[in-house]
Amino acid sequence: MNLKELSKHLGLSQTTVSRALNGFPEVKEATRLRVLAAAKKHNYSPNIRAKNLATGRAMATGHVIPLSSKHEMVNPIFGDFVAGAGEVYARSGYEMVLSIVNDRDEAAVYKDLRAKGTVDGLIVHGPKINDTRIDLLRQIGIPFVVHGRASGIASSYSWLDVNNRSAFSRATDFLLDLGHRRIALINGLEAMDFAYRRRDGYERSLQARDIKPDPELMRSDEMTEVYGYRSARDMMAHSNPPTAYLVSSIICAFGVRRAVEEAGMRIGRDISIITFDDELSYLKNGEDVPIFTAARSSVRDAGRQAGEMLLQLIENPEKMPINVLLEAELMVGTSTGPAPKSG
Amino acid sequence: MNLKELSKHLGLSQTTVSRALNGFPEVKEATRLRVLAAAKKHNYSPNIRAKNLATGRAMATGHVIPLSSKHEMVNPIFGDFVAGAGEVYARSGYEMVLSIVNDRDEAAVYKDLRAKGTVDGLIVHGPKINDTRIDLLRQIGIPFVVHGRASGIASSYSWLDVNNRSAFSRATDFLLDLGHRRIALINGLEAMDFAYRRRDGYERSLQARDIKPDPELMRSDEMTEVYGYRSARDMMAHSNPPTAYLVSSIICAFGVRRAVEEAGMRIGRDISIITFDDELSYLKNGEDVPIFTAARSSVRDAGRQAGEMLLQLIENPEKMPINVLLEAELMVGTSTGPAPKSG
DNA sequence: AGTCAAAATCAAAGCGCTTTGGAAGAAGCC
DNA sequence: GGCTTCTTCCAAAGCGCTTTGATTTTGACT
Repeated sequence: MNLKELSKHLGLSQTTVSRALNGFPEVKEATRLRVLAAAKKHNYSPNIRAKNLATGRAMATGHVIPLSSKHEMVNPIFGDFVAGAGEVYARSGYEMVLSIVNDRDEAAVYKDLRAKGTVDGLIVHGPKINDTRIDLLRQIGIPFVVHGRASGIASSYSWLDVNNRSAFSRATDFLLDLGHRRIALINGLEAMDFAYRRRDGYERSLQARDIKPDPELMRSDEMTEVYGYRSARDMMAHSNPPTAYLVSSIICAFGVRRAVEEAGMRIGRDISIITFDDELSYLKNGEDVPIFTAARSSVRDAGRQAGEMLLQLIENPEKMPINVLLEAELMVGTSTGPAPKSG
Repeated sequence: MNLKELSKHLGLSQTTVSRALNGFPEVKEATRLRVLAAAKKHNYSPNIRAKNLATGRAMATGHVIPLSSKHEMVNPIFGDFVAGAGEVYARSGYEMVLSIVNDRDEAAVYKDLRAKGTVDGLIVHGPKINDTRIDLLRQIGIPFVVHGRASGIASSYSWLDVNNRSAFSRATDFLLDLGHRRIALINGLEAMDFAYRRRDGYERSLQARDIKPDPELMRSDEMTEVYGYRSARDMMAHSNPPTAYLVSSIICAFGVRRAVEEAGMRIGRDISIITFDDELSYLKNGEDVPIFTAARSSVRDAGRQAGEMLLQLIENPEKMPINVLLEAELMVGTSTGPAPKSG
């Protein structure tokens, strides 16, 4: 059933039927009800492509998921983020289109999404330091929201980010206050902006107490369980091993825990661990009691907020860039304790 | 730049330009090249909504992700599956649209996707036993592929599934051969078809050796780390505790490992663990050496294959239902060993 | 030069909707 | 009754593409 048939059926013009369905005021309430009833009865719902063509709006947002050609890694936070954003879109009648894309094709994909008119706006995932996508998108002229920020990009744009620097600075302070002096940082890839900021927060806190960051205690890589395991195992073999680990992801933290337990040490007593916790639905940090002491900030929630921001930007492109900085909360669990007395 | 402008620019009709761009044979090679060059130069790419309206095809597939209203859990395998399918779509010029949906709205969403013509086909995720979606989709009349199967549904439909029964049966046999007699099953929610089949495989193998499955050793729930931890912790407190654990997901298995280590037992010696491993990109089961002995089958790969099946079905809806049953491979890691001598 | 089929191009209709610019009818006012 | 002003509805244009059916060009063959 399409508009033409429906209106013929009702003995009304397409105009009137269209207006009745879309809630325009210039149609009598009685007719509107009649139209609505008929639409329901015949299970009519407007062809979205025709509608979009006529209105010039796609009623869709794009999420481009870059797949680093090297490691083929799908970002573990992606599912939850998208779920959050999806909720918002669904409420507002937007579709979400997903593109899985090789790093090197990314620019082409953005241009294409624009030129083809597939989406009205998009969300940029996983910003790197000096990320070129931001200037590209501005130049393409499509509304976008960055999940994270890109250090080194001067121009202003809309973003939503966790305050990674402060989160890691506070976590470091927390460990320092417990007496730890050898604190390891098991970080994500430092080309990623979030990882860069985390390290910065960590180093600042150390330096504030005149501790020189030790390169031996800092690692940076894709955040897998095995990476966490190996890093901790190697560091524990060090002549002057760390007493605490600051870890960028709960997945990694599981690996660190494995190494620590394998070495026969007790977490929270011999070794302390703090992790960043994105509150992934499938990887909760315990249920009532947190497993790890953690800097916590929900990615799902970030998705929701970013989705809302994007829709606002689409409705009103003149709007000033929106910037949201979320503070992570430090949840104390059982994985941290006073630094063991040395020697 | 649109078709009209481009063709005016070239001094050709829209027809010719359209045909040149779409590779129809009735246009001279020389003109085609001229058109292609101009299109490139002016950065022309056809408006996708107009194109879709004209052709009546959406050139898009739908993935509906149900969010159980109760636990708000995003399936951990979803990201990798979608990445696999997305690769295939991208190659064929399809978009992928994602809907995040409450369980109870799901039927409405399917109907809507159809009525609005948003997608040409879709993939059904997370089939349950007696899943009603299958008959609904058949009735709606839209091509679809199920990732998994739905026991209890008699009608035939296209699916791609891992042979969960055989995987768990073989894993159980493996443990039995090592002398284990008390084997625990830490399963997913048994309303889910995959979990049902896994249990079935497990029970069959036990029964084949005249071991009666012990309800005390079987758990079924959302597969989180904490669930794995608690289940193992509780079972270890049992008067006659299991010597081996068969676990439905690597996330759970991490939890089981935590409980075992916390209890001061050694994995692979005191306690054996076998897990199902979906080869999630962010949760690899070790790198060269597997951490866990595991039944392995790549979800990413399943996504690719399911995507391909769906596209075939869309191209050729008359096609008989396609069914693909993948066999998991049993990878021996260090988490299994002979059953400890009792007493 | 004349004929005819094949090759190359075109004009226009159509996809299903929105929206502009009226027109018809009702209502209010003198 | 005649005029204006709302209210309610409509015809038709347009969104940017594909595709049908017709027309022109080309080239081969008498």
